[in-house]
Amino acid sequence: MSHTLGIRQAQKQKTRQALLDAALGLLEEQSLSSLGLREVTRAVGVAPTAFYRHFRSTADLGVALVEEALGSLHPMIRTTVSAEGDSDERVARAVELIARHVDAHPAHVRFIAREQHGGVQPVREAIRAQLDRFVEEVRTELAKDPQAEGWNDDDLLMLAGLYVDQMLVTASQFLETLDAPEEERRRITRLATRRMRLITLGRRHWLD
Amino acid sequence: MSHTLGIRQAQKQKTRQALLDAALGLLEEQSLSSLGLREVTRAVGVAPTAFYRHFRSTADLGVALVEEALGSLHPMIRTTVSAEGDSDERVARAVELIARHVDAHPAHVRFIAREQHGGVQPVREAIRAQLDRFVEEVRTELAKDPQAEGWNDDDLLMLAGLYVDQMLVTASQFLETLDAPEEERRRITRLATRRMRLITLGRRHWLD
DNA sequence: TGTACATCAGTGAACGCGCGTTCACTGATGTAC
DNA sequence: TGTACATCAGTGAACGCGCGTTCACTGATGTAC
Repeated sequence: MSHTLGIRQAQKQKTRQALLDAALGLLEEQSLSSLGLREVTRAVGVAPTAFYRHFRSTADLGVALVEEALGSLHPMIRTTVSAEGDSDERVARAVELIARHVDAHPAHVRFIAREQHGGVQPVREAIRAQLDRFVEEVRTELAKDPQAEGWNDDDLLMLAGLYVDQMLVTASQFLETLDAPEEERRRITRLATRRMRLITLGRRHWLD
Repeated sequence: MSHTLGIRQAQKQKTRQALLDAALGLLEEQSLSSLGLREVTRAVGVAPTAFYRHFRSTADLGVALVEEALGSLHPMIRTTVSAEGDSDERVARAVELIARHVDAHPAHVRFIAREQHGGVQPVREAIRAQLDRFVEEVRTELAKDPQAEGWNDDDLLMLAGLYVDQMLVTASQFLETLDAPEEERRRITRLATRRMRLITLGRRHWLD
């Protein structure tokens, strides 16, 4: 039998999640550094003071949003990089995966793109830490590939960083096509695919 | 004989520039969407209402900052891409140029990195427009290179975009080393150089 | 099962404060003659 | 050159408003016996 939270704890979690959801919605049209605690509680329908039962500040809430947006993404990144097939197929599949992720979680992606260089230090640091983990994981996957023979750790890290940054750029380009015609979406898909292929080409000839 | 502004116009320009400078300073630690008009005028030492003689809003001031930060960069970008020497030398010189630019104008670079995906639409659009111009100019320069033989316009645009995005990523990485030991700075230089070289390798084999 | 007490998520009033914007103004600069 | 008037960058008071934070509170939930 699974452990059930008490009624009190379950309700607390629900309110906390409502605050996170409301904040994410409000952040579509502003930055975290201008998000007000009262705005968030008003959107949820609780008293302003209830906010403090869950977060010390909006910056604190922001850090929680980083975890929500990126924490669950690690398995996906790993499988993306280590997928089977020839390199063209792998690239196409990776781009497709990014497109779907942006479709499914546009507000989370926007939040990360916006706050990666945003005005709130603890949030920038939380994002940086998560991205560093991604780079490390991608390096580990790349090292398993036969193509990695002869590569030193430093160069693998460089390539992993290039891939991760490229994924982020691609995600933010897809974000901008959410309200655009399907044609624009396809243009971005082609563009991102060719960028990735060019990088993969460079990778193949790195040791020449 | 050069045209001299009237005393009145000269003084107005001076105040306007003071507002821009003060805003840029305040934006080191927050986003434009939370920048207050009164903060800016307080920093300059003028009455809040004086702000309206120069800008309609802080968003309007932000657009002016985009022009200030990127408007004068076009010649530099062109010469960077079209420089002489073998490809390794060109890459090294480009990375060096970026490092120096970040040293000379850290606040401008931070502003662009921050507001590129920031919460203020007109500013995002102004940055996008400037970056699109950069991409177009880089494509034009790339097209002149003998290496571009056999490349179609679309692929050149793809490559130009990749270079421009990579320059931005590099600039923002250098930003983070401003208070770091010289060793960290050198690490970033090496990393950025190898990234650029890998892209250049991919470029060389694109038509294989 | 029932009772008595402890916990604590959410409330609501109150606070001082800085915000953006309006308005009529001042006085130095510019212009016409 | 001097005079009379127009322009307009910057002023300062005033406004209504929403902000973050404090505090003592309430009442449903949890716990010990």
